[in-house]
Amino acid sequence: MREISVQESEGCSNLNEEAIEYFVSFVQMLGLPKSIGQIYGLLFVATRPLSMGDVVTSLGISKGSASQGLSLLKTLGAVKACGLPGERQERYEADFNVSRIVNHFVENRLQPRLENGEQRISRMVQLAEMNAEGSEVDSSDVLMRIRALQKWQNRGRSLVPWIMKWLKR
Amino acid sequence: MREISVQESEGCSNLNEEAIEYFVSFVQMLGLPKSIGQIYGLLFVATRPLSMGDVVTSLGISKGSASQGLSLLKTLGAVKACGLPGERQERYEADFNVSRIVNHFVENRLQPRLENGEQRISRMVQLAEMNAEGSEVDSSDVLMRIRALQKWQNRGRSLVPWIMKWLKR
DNA sequence: TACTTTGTTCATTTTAATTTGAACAAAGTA
DNA sequence: TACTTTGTTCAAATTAAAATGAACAAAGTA
Repeated sequence: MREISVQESEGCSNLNEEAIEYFVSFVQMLGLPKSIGQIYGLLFVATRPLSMGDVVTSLGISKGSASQGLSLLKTLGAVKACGLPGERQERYEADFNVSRIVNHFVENRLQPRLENGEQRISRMVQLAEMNAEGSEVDSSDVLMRIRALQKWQNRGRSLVPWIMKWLKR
Repeated sequence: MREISVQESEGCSNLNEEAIEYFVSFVQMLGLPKSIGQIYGLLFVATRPLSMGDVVTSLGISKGSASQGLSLLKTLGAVKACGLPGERQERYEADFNVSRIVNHFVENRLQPRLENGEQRISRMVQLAEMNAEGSEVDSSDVLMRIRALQKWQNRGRSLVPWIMKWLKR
C-alpha cells in the first residue's frame, strides 16, 4: 500500500495555508486558541479523514495540543471522529454543518454569559432601588440607567433565538 | 466648597462593584482588556462626571491604564469627555447610547475582519479552482466546501446591516 | 522663571493563556 | 510477558497581552 502524504500535491500547500490562516483568525475572533483554528483549517481542506498523527506532523504542533484541540473541536461539534473499520487509529474530519457549529457555540459560550449578566443586572436593580428609596435625585437617575441597561440585556437575549432560526434557513 | 467623594454613600459601594463586574465580563466577551470594563462600569453608575484622577483612585489602577483606557473608550464612543467650564481637569461620563456603542464596535472591529475574511476566501476559491482543473475528484470536493464557506461568509456579512437596523428600533 | 497639576507615551514588569513534553494509560502484537 | 502504537493528562515552559510606573510634555499659577 503506497504512502499517502497529507499534502497530496504542491498546489494544495497554498490552499492549506490560506485555509489555516482563515480559520485561525476566525477562532481568534471568538476568543479561542490559535491551534484550534489551525486544526480545523487543516481538516477543512483535507481530502480524507486525518489521524491525530497527521495533524501533529502537518502543523508541527505537539501531541498534547493536537489531542486537546481535537477534543475541544469535538465538543464544539466542529469535528467528528470517524474511525475507519479495520484501522487502528482514530480519524477526524471537519463538520461542515455551520449552523450546528454556531448553535453549539451560542448554547455553550454565549447563552451562559447572557444569563449570568441577567442575574448581575437584577442585583444591580435591587441595590439601586434601595439607594433610590433614600430619595437622592442622583440615585434615581442611576436606577433609570440600570433599568435601561436591563432592557438592552433582555433585547440582546431575545435576539439569540431569532439568529438561530435565521441560521437554519 | 465641600469635598465630594466619588463614593457618595455606603450603599453605593456594592452597586459600584456589581456594575464593574458586569461590564468587566461584558468587555471580556468582546476581547477587550478588563480595565476597560472597570472604567466603564465605574462611570456607568457615577452620579457625576469623573476626572481621570477619580478613576485612578476609585479603581486603584495606574495613571497609564486610566489614560489608555479612557482614550480607547472615547474612540469606541462609549465615554465622552465633558470638561466643565472653569474646571481645570477634563471629566468623563459614560455614553448610554447603546446602539451608538455597538455601531462603533461593529464598524471598527467586526466589519474589517469580515472583509479580510472575504478576501481570504476569494483567494482560497482561486487556488481550489486551479487544483480542480487538474480534475482529481477530491479537489473538486474541496472546492465545493470552500464555495459553501463563502456562501456562509456572505450570509454572515449581510446579517450585519440588518442587526444594525434592529438596534436602532 | 520655577513650580504644580494634569495627562500621555512607552519600555519594563506582571499576569494570564497557550503550548509543550514527559509521564502515564490503554489496547494491540510478537 | 515485553514491546509498540496511539492517545490523554497535567506540571512546567513559552508566549502573548495588559498593567505599571517613570520620563516626558503641556498648560496653568505663584
